[in-house]
Amino acid sequence: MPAAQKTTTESTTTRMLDIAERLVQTRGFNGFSYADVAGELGVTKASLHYHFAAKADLGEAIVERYSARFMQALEQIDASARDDVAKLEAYANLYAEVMRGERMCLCGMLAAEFETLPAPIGASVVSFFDTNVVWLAHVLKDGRAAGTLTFDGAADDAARALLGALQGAMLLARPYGDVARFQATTAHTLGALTAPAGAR
Amino acid sequence: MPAAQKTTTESTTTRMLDIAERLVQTRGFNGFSYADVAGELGVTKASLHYHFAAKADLGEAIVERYSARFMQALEQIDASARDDVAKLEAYANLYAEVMRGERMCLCGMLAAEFETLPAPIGASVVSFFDTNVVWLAHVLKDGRAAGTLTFDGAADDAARALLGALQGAMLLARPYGDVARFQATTAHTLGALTAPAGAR
DNA sequence: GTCTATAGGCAGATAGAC
DNA sequence: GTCTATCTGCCTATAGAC
Repeated sequence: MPAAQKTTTESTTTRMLDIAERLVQTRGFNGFSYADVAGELGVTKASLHYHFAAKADLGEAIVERYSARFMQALEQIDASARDDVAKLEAYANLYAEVMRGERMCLCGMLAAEFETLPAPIGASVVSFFDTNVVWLAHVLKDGRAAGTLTFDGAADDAARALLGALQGAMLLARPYGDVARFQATTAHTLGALTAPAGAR
Repeated sequence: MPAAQKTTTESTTTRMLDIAERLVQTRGFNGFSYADVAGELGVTKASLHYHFAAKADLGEAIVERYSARFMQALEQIDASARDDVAKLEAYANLYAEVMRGERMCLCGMLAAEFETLPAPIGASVVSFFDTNVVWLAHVLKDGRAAGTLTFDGAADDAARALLGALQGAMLLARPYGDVARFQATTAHTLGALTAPAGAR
């Protein structure tokens, strides 16, 4: 009787995704196995295969969920941030939260492994980046128009540079196990985009 | 009689390193096998094990050689670049060359896999980044003093941000198979550091 | 230095009982 | 949905002949 399920209890599928997602973000898609996930959850590999027939299916589900959550977070920022500078800070904070969990951005990690990924996963990763660039470019464009942000050239290029800077900051902070390193780098990068106080 | 060897012919060890290095830069340390290298070279796996007893040894040798070459390139830049702006451009061009080979920076790739790496390899990766930050910070500091470069805050922070921006640009350009994307992002990033013509 | 042969383990995946 | 059992294949690594 599904209607009687406690909605506060995570489904097995969800718990599998949670564990596998963390493993991808820390060890990479090629760095974990069904045995890792099953062992941590306390079930057998066969049980995992019941929920996700192949590892590629599990990977797809992870990226889809991660992307959906991220897009929701972007909408949340659009709805609540008071100006474009605050939007960028909130955006950077999304990644800071990821780092606090001692993880890399899921799609940043998968980007490194791109050549070895099942095609559907690779396509989803590219789509994630595309969406982020569009969102960032919009914020940057508006901010420049409003006089709160400063940068040269096309907003698209600035958006790609900013996304790259944040992904790169995560990539480099992890070997040092150092969230502060990410924070300092991010503050520097955002500071370079923020118009001098006198100009606002 | 080793003295009679043709020095123009690459040694087997060197060819093994060349192939394995490319595989790590494209597929990651966890994304290639001894069979891949041996097959491409036309020898057996056992032969590979004669030269590099364990995969960790092969990995170490790859990083050591890569780092040594990179440090030589930095010395070359110091010796030949006419000013600090030219040094940064030459530095970025090192990575552009990597991208033209459809590769990721070796250490950037290994940074993603950090948690799964044998400890000595991880230590070498960290050392690579440390050295790069020191070099970049020096260039940035000198450039700011000379009035050819502009940035706020500590040169160390700016150096970490720049290294992260370049590594991130590589990470994001590869899924698009797009060197131009890397070039555009890099130009944007360096442009933000370059003092306006009027100030020089 | 390179080979054949093989060990021992783990990977992803499936069949079928419960 | 989860289990046991198993398959097949690839992985890293080694032994020993040439």
